[in-house]
Amino acid sequence: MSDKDERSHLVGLGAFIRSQRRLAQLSQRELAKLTKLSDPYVSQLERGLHEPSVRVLRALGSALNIPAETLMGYVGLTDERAAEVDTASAIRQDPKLSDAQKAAMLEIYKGFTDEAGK
Amino acid sequence: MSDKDERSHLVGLGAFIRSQRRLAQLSQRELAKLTKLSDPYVSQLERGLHEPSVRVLRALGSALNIPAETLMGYVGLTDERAAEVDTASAIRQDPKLSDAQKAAMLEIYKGFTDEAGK
DNA sequence: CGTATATGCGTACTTTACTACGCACTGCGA
DNA sequence: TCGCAGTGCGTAGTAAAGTACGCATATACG
Repeated sequence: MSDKDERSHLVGLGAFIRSQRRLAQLSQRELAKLTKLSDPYVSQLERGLHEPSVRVLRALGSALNIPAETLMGYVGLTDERAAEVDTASAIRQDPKLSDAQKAAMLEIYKGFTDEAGK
Repeated sequence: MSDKDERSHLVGLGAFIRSQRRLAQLSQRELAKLTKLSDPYVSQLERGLHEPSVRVLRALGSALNIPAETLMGYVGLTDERAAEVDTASAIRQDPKLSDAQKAAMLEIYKGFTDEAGK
């Protein structure tokens, strides 16, 4: 609740950005170029040293294909955690996959989440 | 398309804030006190002279009881093309998967779609 | 009339977001 | 071994967000 600890969610956002960037196989410089930001600033963001502006959030979201609601959640604009994009339904609706492929991926996904779940 | 015209949506946001403030029967100074901002800054915002930070948007939203989605719309965080839910993004953002698991599923997905791509 | 209070805004100043430049480290090929 | 290209980051500076202080007008009340 303290004003100073409000910065704690910045490190959460930073960690999230870093993981998304790595999953997209991008270096900080590449992401910086995509978003038209400087690379040290990307570094600073990932370590939670700054609260990015809306303009920066937009650029990051579109470069990394992160839906707006997810960003809003991390940045605390949405009151509570909202809409998570469900992986399973995304797979089921994917037109680029055959039914057999969908089944295979769903099987793997189930294995991952069941084991970790509890 | 120009970078300069991006400021045009700021006046839209400003006009919206002003109308909401008046509907709530508040002066700029009163709203400033509620949001812990300075009153000239509220004035500047209403005239679209600045792009407010996320922190300011949160304060305004809660003081004027404006839902997050509405703010997001005015601020342009919601992208027009956001509806597209692709599988890869869903996997990357799935909180139930570890980064290693995400990488594994993305690898498989890539294999499926690449081969089909002809 | 005088003055008291409330409103919105101009503007110089401070604080913070963001950039330019460069350093240290890690592979990798000659 | 030697570059040398690519990575992440420290840091001094610039640009933009946000504040303190005060001016101008308006309404109201004695």
